[in-house]
Amino acid sequence: MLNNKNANTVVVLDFETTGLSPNMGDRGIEIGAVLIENGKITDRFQKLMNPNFRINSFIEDYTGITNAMVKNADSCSKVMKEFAQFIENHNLVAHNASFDKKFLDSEFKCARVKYAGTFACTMLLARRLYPLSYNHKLGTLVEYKNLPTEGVFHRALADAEMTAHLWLAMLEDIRNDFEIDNISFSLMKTISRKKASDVSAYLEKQKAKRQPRKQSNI
DNA sequence: TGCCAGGCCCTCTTTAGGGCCTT
Repeated sequence: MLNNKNANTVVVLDFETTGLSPNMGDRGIEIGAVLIENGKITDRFQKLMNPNFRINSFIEDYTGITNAMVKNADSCSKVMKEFAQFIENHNLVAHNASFDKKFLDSEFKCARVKYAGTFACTMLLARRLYPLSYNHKLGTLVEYKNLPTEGVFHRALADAEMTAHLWLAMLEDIRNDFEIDNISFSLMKTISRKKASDVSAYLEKQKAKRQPRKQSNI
């Protein structure tokens, strides 16, 4: 089962899109992703996609992706087929994952591609692990955790890379604060569904479970 | 010009409403 995989090996992805909802006809215009293997970024994927209609000026300004840039880009279907090979059957991570999942599901459906992974969400995790952050936008969390950035925001690969660093920071914080090694993807998903006030107690229990029992001399 | 979605989560709640977060 994919949930039992180690959280140190995942694909972190980010979509730039023409809007907020594939149900309203919005499409992906860029996909960016990084592969994390054993806690290190080992590969990257970035492609622009032609949505076959004009990108509005708000999205052009917001993302910096213009109609001219996607004019000669590959179709969403072609890019999605390549992307499916990139993610293989790794588990997936995104910031506000419900947004990226609905676009991935929609674009994969158009491309007739299937995937076996499941999503974890750094936004839900950050709300629980970093309740003192001013807010839980990706840019704010990058600053809050002093994570590396090249100063580019709202481009798919840059955002995926920052999300990857945030994911790794969360794993490190759990390892350091609760002395839990070999963190599973399943554990991260469980944390993201807990009440914020219950997370510390839950992780303390996990820590106790994983500590080897002392041998009795009696 | 201004609005469009949807899952999560909190509270002035649960027979609801509104803010957060993503583009």
